[in-house]
Amino acid sequence: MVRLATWNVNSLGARLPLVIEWVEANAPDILCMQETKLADSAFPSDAFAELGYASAHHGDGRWNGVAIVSRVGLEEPLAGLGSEVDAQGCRMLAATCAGIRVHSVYVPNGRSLGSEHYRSKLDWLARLRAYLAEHDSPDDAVAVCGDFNIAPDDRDVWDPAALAGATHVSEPERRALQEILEWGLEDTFRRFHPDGGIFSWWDYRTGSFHKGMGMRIDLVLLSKPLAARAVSAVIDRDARKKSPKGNKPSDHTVVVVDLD
DNA sequence: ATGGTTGCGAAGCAA
Repeated sequence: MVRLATWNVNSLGARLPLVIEWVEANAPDILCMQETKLADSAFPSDAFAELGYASAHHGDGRWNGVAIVSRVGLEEPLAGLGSEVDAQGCRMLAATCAGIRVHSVYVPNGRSLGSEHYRSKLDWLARLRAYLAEHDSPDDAVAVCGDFNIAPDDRDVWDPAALAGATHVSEPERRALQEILEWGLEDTFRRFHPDGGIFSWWDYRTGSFHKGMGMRIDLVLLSKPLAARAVSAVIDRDARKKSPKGNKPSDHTVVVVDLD
């Protein structure tokens, strides 16, 4: 059994106590994190080592930053997408854990349709698709985990009508995600939960969490051989609440997939 | 909800 999880922690500096609390309670074998907002030199590798996890991190400080921690091995870490599309910085990190090629990705937000940032988001997604074709085989055990900043379809948002014309739901970015899936990956949570209304992110503002105004934008994409090993996929909604120890939550919560 | 909250860092930007 391998437990694989992904979490946009919205600053690991601010979130480390909650992350440690969650790791101790849920015992993931592999945890991908996004938005660490740390430089590599500031990554708390000692704190994870004390819990039995090796770690790899790709960050340059204030923005973005991605990490993988693993207690089932962590080999051949490779940071970045290997192209000028990395200009937005520190959004992809790969490593091999328990024979799985794991990718921790933080897709650019896009901000608004028509903006330069939106075009960069589409470019970045195309580059990720090319990276997979260059570095990986869909016949191997491949996991692409992270904050995609895309709700795959209308089941994944609280109110499709209210979001019409907005980023995260627009047709070009959904198509870009579909092209990544068509390389040979499955949105494994969706197979276990065909129903809508299950989200991984809620805006901090306006009480969105309690009003159910969220989106499912954090995904675990698995290659077919790996997807065949999945026995469950859950979103840990409780981790979006203040913790039993009083630690404050990220605006995202954790997605967990268990593999045989 | 053209509002609202959080994080970083010390004002304003990003999400």
